[in-house]
Amino acid sequence: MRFLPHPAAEDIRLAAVMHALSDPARLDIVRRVADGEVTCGALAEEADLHKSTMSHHYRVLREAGVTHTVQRGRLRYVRLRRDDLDARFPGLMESVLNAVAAEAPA
Amino acid sequence: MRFLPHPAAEDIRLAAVMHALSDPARLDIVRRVADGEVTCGALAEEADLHKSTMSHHYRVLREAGVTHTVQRGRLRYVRLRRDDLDARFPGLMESVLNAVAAEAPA
DNA sequence: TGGATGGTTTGGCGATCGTCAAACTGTCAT
DNA sequence: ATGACAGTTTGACGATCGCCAAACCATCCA
Repeated sequence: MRFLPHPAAEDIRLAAVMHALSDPARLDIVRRVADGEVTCGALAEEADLHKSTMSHHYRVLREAGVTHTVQRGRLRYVRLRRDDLDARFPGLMESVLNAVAAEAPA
Repeated sequence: MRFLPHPAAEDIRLAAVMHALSDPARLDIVRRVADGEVTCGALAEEADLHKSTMSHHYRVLREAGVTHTVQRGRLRYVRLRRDDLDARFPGLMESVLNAVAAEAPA
């Protein structure tokens, strides 16, 4: 159970979060991770991007404070930092998740 | 009363909106414009950026569908497209405005 | 017909972005 | 130890970004 560096909840910046959510690939990751942990591998499967590119996106999301990542065994599990984000920017993630879900079919 | 090109409400894309909101200068514009129209000149006064840089930011916000701009006389008035954004991404702008207001003092 | 005013456009700058490929790190099973 | 597996890091690429300065466009007033 290895831990990776994450920003403290109070250090999460709105502009950084917005930037993290400004790329379609990252919005898709957020959507897939909204209902619980997902492994990097599972995320990469349905995205037709190179795994190193996906790794880059995981990092952007993590460093912005949008996601939390834990390593168990040789897998990394990604989840939304829903509680921290809700505390800092109430209502933001809920509306983003609704928006991304509504736009997904298109 | 001249009009400028704006995206149709249904063409507003989440990723583009997020990108428009990912810059501190643009977040500040959005904050100042949240309660009604403001002229470009008034916006530029409190931002210490070159007016051409501000003009660039107005354009990014407008082309993303975040703001609406109208020219009356030789002034341009910028306002939030609150109704269109609320219809397309319910709750998003409200939480963004709350977040940007909460972060502003920092 | 000027000239002043309010903004935009163009062009250029260094910095960052998204992408891929190749090499690398860490974990587990054999 | 060896090898497979999951994912990251590094380096490179073209594209975009934020910024400024200078030139430009449109509107109004005298």
